[in-house]
Amino acid sequence: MANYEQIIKLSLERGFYFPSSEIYSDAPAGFWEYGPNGVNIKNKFIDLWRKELVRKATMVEIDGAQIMSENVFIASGHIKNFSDPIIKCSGCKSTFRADRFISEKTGQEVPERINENEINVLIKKNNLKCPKCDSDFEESGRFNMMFKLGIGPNNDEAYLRPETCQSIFVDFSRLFKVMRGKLPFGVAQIGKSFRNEIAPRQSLLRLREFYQAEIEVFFNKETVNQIAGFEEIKDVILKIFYDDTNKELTVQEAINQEIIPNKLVAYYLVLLKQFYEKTGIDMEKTRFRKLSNEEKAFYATIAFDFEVETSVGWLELVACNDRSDYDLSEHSKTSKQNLEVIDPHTQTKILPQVFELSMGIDRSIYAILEHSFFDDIENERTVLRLKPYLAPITVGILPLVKKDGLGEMATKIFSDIKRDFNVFYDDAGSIGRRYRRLEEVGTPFAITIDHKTLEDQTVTIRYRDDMSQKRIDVSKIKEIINSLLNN
RNA sequence: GCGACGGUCGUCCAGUUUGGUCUAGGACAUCAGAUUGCCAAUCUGGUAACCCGGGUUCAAAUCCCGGCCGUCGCACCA
Repeated sequence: MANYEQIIKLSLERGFYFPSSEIYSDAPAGFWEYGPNGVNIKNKFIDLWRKELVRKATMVEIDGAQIMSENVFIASGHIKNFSDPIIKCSGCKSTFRADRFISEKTGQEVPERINENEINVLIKKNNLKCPKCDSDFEESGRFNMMFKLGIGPNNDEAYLRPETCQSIFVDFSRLFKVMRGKLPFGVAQIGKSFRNEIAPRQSLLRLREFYQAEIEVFFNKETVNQIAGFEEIKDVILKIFYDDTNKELTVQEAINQEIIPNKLVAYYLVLLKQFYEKTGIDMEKTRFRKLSNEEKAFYATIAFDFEVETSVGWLELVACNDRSDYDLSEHSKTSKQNLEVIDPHTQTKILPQVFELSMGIDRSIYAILEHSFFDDIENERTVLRLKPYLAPITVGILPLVKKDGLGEMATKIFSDIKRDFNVFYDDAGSIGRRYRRLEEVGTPFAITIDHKTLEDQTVTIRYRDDMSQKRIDVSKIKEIINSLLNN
């Protein structure tokens, strides 16, 4: 298992990801680029997400705009809630979280949603000064985590979305109609979200611009226990961290003990678990953490975080929230549109509830890299033991030597298969070095062209994990790699 | 955003204390050639860096100021 520094080093050296605009000294923190290897693994991760979540659970996918109007975020609550009250010292310019600062100094409870006037009053009343330089505070303000934009010549107020899901909520009415929706109705989206983090840190783990893969399941709360696929998954064991203890229990038991509220939530938690099993993340180091009321986002009634243990601690990869009818109800009020639908099953008119799986793609990629990293001391190599279908390069084509026509033969094989897979051709240096380079970026298969190839049209295929080799016919290469990818 | 510490080839490190000998050195990686011909071999040669801006000085990688970035802590979070 690797640590954070090793992964960063590998990423920089081998082009997985690196800081954005790094040739400029004013490049702000929190923005990273995916390089060639990183893009491949990200795209393949997304392919897997589509296959194992979107298609498996029969959802639809959309691709919404990243810029949305002010009203969207008034309705969503982000204008009001997605910000922290702050106070700034007039002398040394130190900034403090107002609510925490006041309650610390006065010992009295200060609600997080406190407004600016109340803060100013409390500061005056208690004669609070800056703890560092004893100056007075400026008028209190709010720091909103959304990026504000001006649209058109009048600079109409708009924001970069802080989560992708608002597109799904505002589009719900049309989507339900045009897709002839039934409940539960799953809508998925991959895209970028933007948050003006105070202190972005740790590369892909806390970004200001990041990828989310979100799934919003609209459902009728009267039928949350009538879930078609539940029988098949009721004995699946989940690890749930709750009340400071780890519990391992079947979803049926979790429902019986009221840890999981209903079959619908259970179904999607299992779906998510099964997805992550296929990413190669070590499932022994994962858990669902049930959040307490204090930890939950402002829109959530029930929340589970899917977490994975890494060298930098437990990382939250997916937020699984029951958002109740909060979003549709607020959008309905603000837009003055009726967003109710008829549930075809019950023939009742309802405003659907929402259960979401909000996945951080960048963090997931990091976790996969870290869990795949293997320092193979015995064979003096480092290997990324990625699942073959996630590896940035699927197969390397290596002529044992350049001369004797082996180079030409290898080039021909390369041309024959390069549209089918991510293939990398390498004839530089010793064969052992070329194998090492490939396995360092997780390439699962290497085809070696040797002198025997010219005699009988066979090549060797080498497997990354055990370094074993097998002779196969040149004509079978595509077929064999395809079958290995589908394992 | 604050505080502490830090920033030198792709990566890791030496040089900064005491300004000049730095035309910035090494290792690994990389590129070219030779050699070998199935697991990071060897030889030869090459590419490649003082975070950015300003100041002090005859002279700055080295001292000073500002900015940016990084690590950690506070906080925030997918």
